[in-house]
Amino acid sequence: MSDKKIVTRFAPSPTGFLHVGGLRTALYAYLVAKKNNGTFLLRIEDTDRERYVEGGVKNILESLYWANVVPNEGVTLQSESIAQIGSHGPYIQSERLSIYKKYADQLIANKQAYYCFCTPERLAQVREERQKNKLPPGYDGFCKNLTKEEVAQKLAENQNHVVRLNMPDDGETTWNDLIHGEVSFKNTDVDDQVLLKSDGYPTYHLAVVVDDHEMEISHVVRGDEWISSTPKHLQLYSYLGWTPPVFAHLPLLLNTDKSKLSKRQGDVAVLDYKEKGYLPEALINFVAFLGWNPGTPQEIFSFDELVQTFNLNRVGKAGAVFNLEKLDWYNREYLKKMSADDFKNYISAFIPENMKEKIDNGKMLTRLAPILLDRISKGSDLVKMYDEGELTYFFETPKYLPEKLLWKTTPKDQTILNLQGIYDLLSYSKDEDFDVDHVKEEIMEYLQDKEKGGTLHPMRLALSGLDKSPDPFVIAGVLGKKETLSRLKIAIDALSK
RNA sequence: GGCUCCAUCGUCUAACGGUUAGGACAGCGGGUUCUCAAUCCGCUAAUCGGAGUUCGAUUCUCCGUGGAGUCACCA
Repeated sequence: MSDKKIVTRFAPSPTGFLHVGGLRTALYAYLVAKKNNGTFLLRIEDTDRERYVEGGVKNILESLYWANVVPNEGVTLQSESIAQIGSHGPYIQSERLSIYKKYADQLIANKQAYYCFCTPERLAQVREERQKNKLPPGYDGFCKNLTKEEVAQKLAENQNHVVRLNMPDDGETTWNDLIHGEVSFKNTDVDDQVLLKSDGYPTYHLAVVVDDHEMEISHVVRGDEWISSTPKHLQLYSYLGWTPPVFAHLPLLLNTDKSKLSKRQGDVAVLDYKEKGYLPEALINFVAFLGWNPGTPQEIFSFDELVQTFNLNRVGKAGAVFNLEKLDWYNREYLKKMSADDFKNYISAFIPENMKEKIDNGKMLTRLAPILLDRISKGSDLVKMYDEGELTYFFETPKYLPEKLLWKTTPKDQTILNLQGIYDLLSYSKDEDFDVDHVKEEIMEYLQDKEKGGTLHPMRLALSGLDKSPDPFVIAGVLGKKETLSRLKIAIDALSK
């Protein structure tokens, strides 16, 4: 890359929630900046007042901060509230209207842009006709030929108008895309885009060029959907006498049916994944690998490793399906790596209040953690698990019928013997918490012996009331000696009746 | 429809023009003297088609085909 300072930006529009595709774009831009000791800035493109969503900016910031993709210039979060830092501000486009106006005027003066007074009805008609005649769609340039006087008169009459880009009638626009290599468009195929809307707000096309230049952006990292408007942007750079930044158009994230990732095929909002229990590291790692790979077998990358390793030249050209199964795998991997304390913290947020009351918040949670981890990493929803009784046995002695205690292959008497033996072995243990591994060894030995039924199912049933549960020794560890023995006793008594 | 982009297992992808086309996820089968899970081992599975260049094409070129994006006073 050049010796110029690397500055990248993420420039979302606050029209809803930040989605995972946006997160990946932001991540790549962030990584390019960080890897080169550069700046990553966040700019808000809120020039569409109709689609503006209250709280949209906050959602974008929360999502980015959660994922650790934190801007060091532009719009940021300072102790929970939105702030702008840096010397190129303001970084919210609706606060920059006069700047866009200035450049629009300059373009008009140089005949590089022109006023257009066409009504929406006429525009629609033109579109339809061109479609019908199999001509390339787009504006027909009607107002380009208005005389100075006509324009002056219409302006004086206060007619509704926009400002359009005056694309050259010949030649072509070419650039060397960091991802795609050389991309080229014939200028005649490029529309005379509206630059300034009739409400005085700029369109994306004017604003993005002006801002990227004024904010000294060196690399524009954005989605492939912008490829076809890049010639317009390049033309503007040329008209305004500016050196364009380097462009990198990222392949799109896709739905399972290969269409552009959208709502409706599942959750796409970044914060949905937070709520579902995905770790930011897992989401980031997963999303980083959608379109990029290090060229080595390594799949698990910490955030720092990504910064070290990432390079746009290893980003592919084809779109990538957003495949949840792999995400789940990443999440499991990161869950497994978590320290006990971190996990306790993490899990705390997912435990329902009524469940929390029954937890002593100390030992209990620590012991419970591995089980919850196990279940969550299998994709279980904790609240649902609790509601469906899958976890209730940790908090209350299960209510079960004696016959449920019988494992199908084991006769009643043998089951009693089985449980009694386990009971005895456990009572010898002096340790209230149980040394699970140690006790387990003894019990397994006991069960292997004699005709005690060789199976662990009675213990599982006695402790959880379910024939499918976590490892009974783990449950015993969680319950503690007293409760474990009590449940075994209840089971033995019930069977002995 | 115009323009543009793209094309390796179901999915994410690797492969100086020379590999039995590799890995990961998922799936399937098996081992680990407890179910599920985890773990270990194994298996299934791909170069869109056709020409051309070349001693040799996944790789380069062209033509098809397929998919996607974009054609707004939305970004």
